[in-house]
Amino acid sequence: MPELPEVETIKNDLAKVVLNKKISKIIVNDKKIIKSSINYFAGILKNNSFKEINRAGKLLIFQMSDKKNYLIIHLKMTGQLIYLPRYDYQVIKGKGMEGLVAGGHSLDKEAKIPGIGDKLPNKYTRVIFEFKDEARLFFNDLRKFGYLKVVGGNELKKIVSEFGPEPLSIDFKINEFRDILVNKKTSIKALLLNQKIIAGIGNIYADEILFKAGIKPGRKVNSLKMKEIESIFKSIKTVLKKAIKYRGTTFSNFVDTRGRRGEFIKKLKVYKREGEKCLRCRDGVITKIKIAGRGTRFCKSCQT
DNA sequence: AAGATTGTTGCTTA
DNA sequence: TTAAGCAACAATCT
Repeated sequence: MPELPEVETIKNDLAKVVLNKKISKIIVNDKKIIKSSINYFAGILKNNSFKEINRAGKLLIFQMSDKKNYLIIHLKMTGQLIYLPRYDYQVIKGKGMEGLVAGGHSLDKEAKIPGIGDKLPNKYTRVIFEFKDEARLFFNDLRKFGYLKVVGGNELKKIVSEFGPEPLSIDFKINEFRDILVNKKTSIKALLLNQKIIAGIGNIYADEILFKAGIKPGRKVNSLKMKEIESIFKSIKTVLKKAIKYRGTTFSNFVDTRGRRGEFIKKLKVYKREGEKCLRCRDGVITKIKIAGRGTRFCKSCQT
């Protein structure tokens, strides 16, 4: 479930290790994952390198050094990008056991999360990038909703233009948020999940943001008072920033580029806490209902 | 063992 | 016309 904070964490980590390194080989284990023709995809990327990495909402954008092309990667629900430098793996060969094993310190052997503590590639590895220095980048995806695609500048522009404002941009101010909400008849939860309206918020952070703001997720947007809009706006900024600080949330599948969990799971106030006591009012119990087709958690007594 | 899970698309309904 | 709602997608877990 990578949302903005998880994708931001991956982006920042990868930018420290893969930029300007020549890509020597591309291995595609599952063609369905690549939304370009395989020959085109591999042809553009091979012997190329990543010049810089950006993020639009939950989408990763790798600008190529050829200055013409971009690799875009969407992790959807169970995608992972795991990076192993040469010094951190041993190559195992023979008896169908070919693969790489992390050197020990970085991958969590106790974890029951695919991608953590596993041999790589594992059964969910769909694409592998090999760099000239023998480091490897693995794209794993259990459910195969994620994708990779090579696009040019014009197509990228079009894709990025579909996204609503970046919530953590300093240019995203209360007035713009207020204007976005005008005349909307949907629930505030559905609105926060809509990438065309605001980019990067998913199910976990939508619930956490509305808890912090003290607003019921089912509230119709056009019923919100200015004070409530301000409260939601502030909560968007603080919750997302804090989640980035804690390197995201690992509930089921998310790991960072070194196979580590995100620690924001310890800070969750409502997500997956249904039936438990509210951490704020200590009166209410966290309730779970369905809004916008999604499991939605909130405190009945202190969210109004 | 059916239903839930989750991000996004594209179709249907209002 | 526009917006809102929802099934579908894949694989696994409960």
